[in-house]
Amino acid sequence: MSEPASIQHLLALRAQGFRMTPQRVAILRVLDECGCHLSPSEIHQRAGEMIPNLTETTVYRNLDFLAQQGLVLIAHVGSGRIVYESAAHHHHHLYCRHCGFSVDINHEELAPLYKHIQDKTGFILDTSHVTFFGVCPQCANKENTKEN
Amino acid sequence: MSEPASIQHLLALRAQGFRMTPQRVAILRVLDECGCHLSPSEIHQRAGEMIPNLTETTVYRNLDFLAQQGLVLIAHVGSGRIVYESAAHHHHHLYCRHCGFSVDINHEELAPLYKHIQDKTGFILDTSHVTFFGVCPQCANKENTKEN
DNA sequence: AGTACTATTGTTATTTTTCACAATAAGGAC
DNA sequence: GTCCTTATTGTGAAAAATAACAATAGTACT
Ligand SMILES: [Mn+2]
Ligand SMILES: [Mn+2]
Ligand SMILES: [Zn+2]
Ligand SMILES: [Zn+2]
Repeated sequence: MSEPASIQHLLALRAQGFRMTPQRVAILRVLDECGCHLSPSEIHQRAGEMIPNLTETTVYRNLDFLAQQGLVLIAHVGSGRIVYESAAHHHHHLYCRHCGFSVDINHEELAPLYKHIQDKTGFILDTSHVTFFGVCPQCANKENTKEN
Repeated sequence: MSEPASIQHLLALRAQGFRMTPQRVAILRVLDECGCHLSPSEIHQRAGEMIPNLTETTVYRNLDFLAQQGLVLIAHVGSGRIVYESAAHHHHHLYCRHCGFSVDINHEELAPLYKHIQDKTGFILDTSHVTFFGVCPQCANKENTKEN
């Protein structure tokens, strides 16, 4: 059977005493299928279609759990609120503070920095979804033209 | 008078129509004096000693405002909850997922990456308090010795 | 000092997120 | 399949964070 990789990961966690509940599977599946950032309540809504009386509490708890196990990524995307995403592909984000326009940054760009920090501190870093902020070219232009 | 730099910044904001309220000054002062990460409720508590009936709402609002204006920094420090800090010195953080041990990373370490991203994307980045996660040397050791 | 304008505050209500605890069900052993 | 252990769930309540709106008070101007 061709189960998605994240479900396989979840199965593997049983060796450590964790359990593969339908709630967990559903949440993971939602994130896999969407492949985008989702808020806890969006996840609750979508997963709730498969699991009749899924609780928000359970969603929060499992997002926490799955994030700790490295199956999902947390993103702080400016808005203040946290969103989640499948950990399928490693990438980071760059957001414009003004207009909200965003660009993905794939992990290779950060690799040299990660290596540098690892060498310097002895930590083993994990590639956890960093968000950078700045001003996009368009917005920077507007600022400049406004000046004169 | 030797007012702290951040109060000067706040004064400067009046040119843009913003106001320097005692609540704002108190919040900023608390962060300056502590020089550490503080949660909104801690800030409310401390600033409340100067401003008799300061509201939590006002604290949240002003932390938001001050962050947007670049006077305070937001940090996502693993715990899930957000903490704030004076923007006096530019630095970033590295946390151990296991034991919580943390190291400061000063911004020079990231400067090459920032330049790289700026060149590649055209964005002008701001140096906003990035938090990295990983496993510290001690915890990595324990993991290894446990294996055998 | 007094006035006018409006950014900011406190109040109240709502939403989002976390907690504690008893009831449930996943997974291993037989 | 049945039994046992305990990780995980739902429930109910608390805490943290946000929103709407009228009352307040900074600031510029006279
Ligand atoms: Mn992402
Ligand atoms: Mn910091
Ligand atoms: Zn922009
Ligand atoms: Zn550690």
